[in-house]
Amino acid sequence: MAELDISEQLREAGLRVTRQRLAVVRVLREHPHATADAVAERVRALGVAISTQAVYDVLAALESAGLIRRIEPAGSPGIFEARVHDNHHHMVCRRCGLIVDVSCVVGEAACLTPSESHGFAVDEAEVTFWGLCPACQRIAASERGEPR
Amino acid sequence: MAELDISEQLREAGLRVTRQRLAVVRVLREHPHATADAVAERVRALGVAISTQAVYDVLAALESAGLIRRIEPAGSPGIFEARVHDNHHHMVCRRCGLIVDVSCVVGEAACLTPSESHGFAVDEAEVTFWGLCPACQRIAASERGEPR
DNA sequence: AATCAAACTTGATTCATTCAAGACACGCCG
DNA sequence: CGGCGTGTCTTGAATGAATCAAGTTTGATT
Repeated sequence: MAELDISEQLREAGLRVTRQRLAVVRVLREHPHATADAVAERVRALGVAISTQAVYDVLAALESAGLIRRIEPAGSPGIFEARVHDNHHHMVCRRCGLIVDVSCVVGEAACLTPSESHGFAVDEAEVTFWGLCPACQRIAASERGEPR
Repeated sequence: MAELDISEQLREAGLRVTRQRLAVVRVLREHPHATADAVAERVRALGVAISTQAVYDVLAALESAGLIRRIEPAGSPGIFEARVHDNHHHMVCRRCGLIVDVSCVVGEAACLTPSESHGFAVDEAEVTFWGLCPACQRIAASERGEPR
C-alpha cells in the first residue's frame, strides 16, 4: 500500500518505476536522514541490487521531482530526507553529527525576510541550529568537571 | 598599521606570527569570501610562498583562534571570511554561487529559538538565504521568455 | 512482441580535504 | 646575540564524496 503509493508518486512525477527507486524511497521513509552511502547499504539490505552511481542518479531524480530533499550541514556529506514541502529546519550536534528536525522557528515569517536583499530574488530561507545533543552534553560535561 | 594590528591579534591568540599567517589574514580582509584554493592563489600573488597544506593549517588555526569563520553552503567547498563575532548571515545565488552578507534577519532574537529543542544545547543559529542574484535573474529571464 | 529512450552498471576521474613524516624558523632563554 | 625546542611549514601520498563517460539493460508504449 505504501508501495503502491510510491509507484504512483513516481509516475505522477514523470519517472519510471524501477526496483531501485522504490527501494530508495522506502529506505528514506524508514530512515529520515541518510547519506547516499547509507541509502545504498540499506537498499541492498532489502535485497535490491544497486550501484553507487545509481544511488546518486536516483537521489538526484527524486530530488528534482520534489519527492525528497537534500541538505548538507557544514562538514557533513549530503543527507537526504523524504519529509518535504513543509519547510522545516534542522538542529545538528557539533560532536556526533546527529540531526533532528525542527518544525519551525518562532518568528517564522520574519525568517524569510533578510533585512537587506541586495537585489536577490530569495526563494528559501534555510535555518540550521548548531549545538550539542543530550548525550554529547553529558560526555562534554564529564570531560571537564567530573573526571576527577 | 593594519599589518601590526594583525601581528598583535595573532600573538594575543597565542599564535606565532609568520609570513604565511599575515598574508592569509590580509587576503581575507581584502576578499571577504574566499575558498582555501583562492586564498592560496592570492597569498602567492602577494609574493609569499605557501603550500596547500599550510593554507589549511593556517585557516584552521585562525578559525579556532576566532580570527576567521568558515562557512559551507550546500554544494560549495568551504569558504572563509574575516568578518567575525557579529553573527551575520548569508545569501547565496543558486546559479553562480555568489555569496553576500546579510547583517541580520528581521526578528533576530526569535531566530535563535527553535520551537522544540529536543534537549539540545543550541549555541548558534545559522541562516542561509537561497535565491538568484540580480545578474542571474536576468540570465534566467532571457532563457525563458525573451529568447524567441 | 518490438521498440527506444530512460535508467542502470562498470570503471575511471575529479575535487576538496586530511594524514604522515621530516625540514624549517619563530621567539625564548641563557 | 647565538643556540634551542616546539610550533609551523613542506613534500608526498591517501581518503571520501561525488561526478563523468560509455556501454548495457529494462520499463512502458505501440
